[in-house]
Amino acid sequence: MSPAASTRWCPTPEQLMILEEMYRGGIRTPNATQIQQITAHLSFYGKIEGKNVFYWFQNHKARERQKLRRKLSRQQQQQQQQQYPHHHFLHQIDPSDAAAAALQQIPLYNSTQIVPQIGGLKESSSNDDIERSTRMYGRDWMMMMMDVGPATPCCNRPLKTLQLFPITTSSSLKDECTTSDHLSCSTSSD
Amino acid sequence: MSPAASTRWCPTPEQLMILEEMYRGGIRTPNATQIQQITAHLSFYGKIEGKNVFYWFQNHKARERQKLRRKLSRQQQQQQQQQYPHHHFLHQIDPSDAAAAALQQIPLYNSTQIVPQIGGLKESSSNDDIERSTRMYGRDWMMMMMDVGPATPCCNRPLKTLQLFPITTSSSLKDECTTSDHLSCSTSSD
DNA sequence: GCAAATTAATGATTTATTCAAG
DNA sequence: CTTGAATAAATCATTAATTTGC
Repeated sequence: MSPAASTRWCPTPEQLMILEEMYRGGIRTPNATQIQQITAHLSFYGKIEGKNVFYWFQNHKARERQKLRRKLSRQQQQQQQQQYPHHHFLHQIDPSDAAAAALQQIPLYNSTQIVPQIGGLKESSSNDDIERSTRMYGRDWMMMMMDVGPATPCCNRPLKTLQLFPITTSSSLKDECTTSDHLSCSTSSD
Repeated sequence: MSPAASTRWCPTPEQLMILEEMYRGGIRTPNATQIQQITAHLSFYGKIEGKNVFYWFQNHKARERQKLRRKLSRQQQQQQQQQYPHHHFLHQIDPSDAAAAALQQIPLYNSTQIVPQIGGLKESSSNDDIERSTRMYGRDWMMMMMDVGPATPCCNRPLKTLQLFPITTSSSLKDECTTSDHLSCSTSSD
């Protein structure tokens, strides 16, 4: 056979759609558990590995930001060029602007249900300090060990009815706000 | 009690020693298989995970390079200052210089036996083109899937006599010196 | 001598850059 | 040219050294 095949993953439209929806839903850097679940889910639509999901989110995030930055940079350049010719309208909030703001840091993270199709969105009210630095703060996380071995001979495992990840660990809340225990070290002076 | 334990891995002296020996032996970016083996081996000396090994090599490599770069940069500054006062000795090959050259890209990679204790070192002669980009060029590689679960309840598994990884895959040679083939691409135009 | 406070090392994560397949 | 894959650089955060006041 010589399945030299494609060295790189080629996402199917469904996979891509779902991934984008997830991204739009606020997921930026899924943790290992999430990646596993997402991979399991997407593997239903075609061959896929955890690292593909991982890379996809990384690249997508980076390139969206890059794209926006370029756009904004261009806008600023234009502003420089015009230098307030006669300030027609101060700033009429372009969609790009909104998009930029939105992409700055997405406060959503409603990991309750990663897949959008289900739809629930509890409005995610009362997000106090949210984020902070988007860090994962020690916990489980990324790491190696993909195929190395026989490497998933067949991927399209129907997985039965697809239980759509119940998020094993705790219920859901408290995703990266891991500051639950010995958080007393807030005396960082500075 | 309450083994909230340390969030981060704390390498034991033995682990560190072995890792450093491996690094000195030429290993810079071990692939998944190697990481697995190294982890298995080191887990004999204390709790450790694959990601720790991965991170260690990344950090160590980066910081060694950084250290050297700073040193060289300083040397160059001195050269600028002196500007060949009267070229005493053109260049007497300081150890730093040698180290720098060596660290540029290590041609060794005698993965025949990662662990030094065994000692073999075939002099690794004939390192022709070496490096070029140090990339892994599609292949197996890093990825997630760590514990997520109970996370290695006990780590110090004696592993019997410790067979010291036989490097399952191919025999040994040809690690990442993948440039052994189409090395003729010197026509990079630019 | 010791514990709190600073600083230095270094483990862990994220971001930017680069390479190459399609 | 787009984008998946991979690495390097930058950054954060925590632990170990160390200094300092008592």
